[in-house]
Amino acid sequence: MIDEEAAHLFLALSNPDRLRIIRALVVAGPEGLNAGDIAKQVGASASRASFHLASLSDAGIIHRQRQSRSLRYRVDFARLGALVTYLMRDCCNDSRDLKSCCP
Amino acid sequence: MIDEEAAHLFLALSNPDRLRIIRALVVAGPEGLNAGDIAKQVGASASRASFHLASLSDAGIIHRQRQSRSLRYRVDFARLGALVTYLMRDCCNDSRDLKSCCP
DNA sequence: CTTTTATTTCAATAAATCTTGAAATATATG
DNA sequence: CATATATTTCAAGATTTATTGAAATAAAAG
Repeated sequence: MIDEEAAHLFLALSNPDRLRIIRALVVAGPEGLNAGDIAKQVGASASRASFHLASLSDAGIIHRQRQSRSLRYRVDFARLGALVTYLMRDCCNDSRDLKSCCP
Repeated sequence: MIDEEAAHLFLALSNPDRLRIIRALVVAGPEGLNAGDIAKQVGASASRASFHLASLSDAGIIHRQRQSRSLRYRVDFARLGALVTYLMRDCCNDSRDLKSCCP
């Protein structure tokens, strides 16, 4: 992953509501959650939640799938994992010092 | 770490030049680098580099120490490690799926 | 004390993001 | 088809961040 792409992902993670959305989607697991329930869980308006979901979706951190009238969102674990790997390996040079700091 | 703090750290990581600064500081190791050399390495103006360094410093990702006329910067591995831990454990609920994606 | 070197701070403008509610789109149901 | 539900898109103003160069600060040297 190149620095520009990683920066884009980190930008998507730079908002507390979006972090809470990710948490909710991780807890929800493979079933995912629809947009309305996500908005309720983070206490955002439908339009605000939609904005956050678009931001995470643009970064490839989540994906969506229409299910009848709802849109179901799921987290992309591989994408998040690739970011952690980038941070440890590419950005931080596989530093032993860093590895020892996150058990 | 609370979501707001993590979001602040992710914001500091959301710029390619700042990611390159971190990489340079990790490679430099405990000796660190002074502001001028960092600016040269990332190809930024002194003032722009200073802005980036302030952003990383505010987030606690790097620290500085005056050394004669120069300011020497060092990366805070524990702080970066805490962010990785937050992402894995608190944000992503220690998900096995995520762990298996970042070896 | 003046000059030089290293770095930050400031001011001003440009660019991006946040926030809100109203309108638009997509799907289902009677 | 008309209506209801779920969600997104759009517009407009407020707030924040980016970028640049000039001025200010700090420390060393002559």
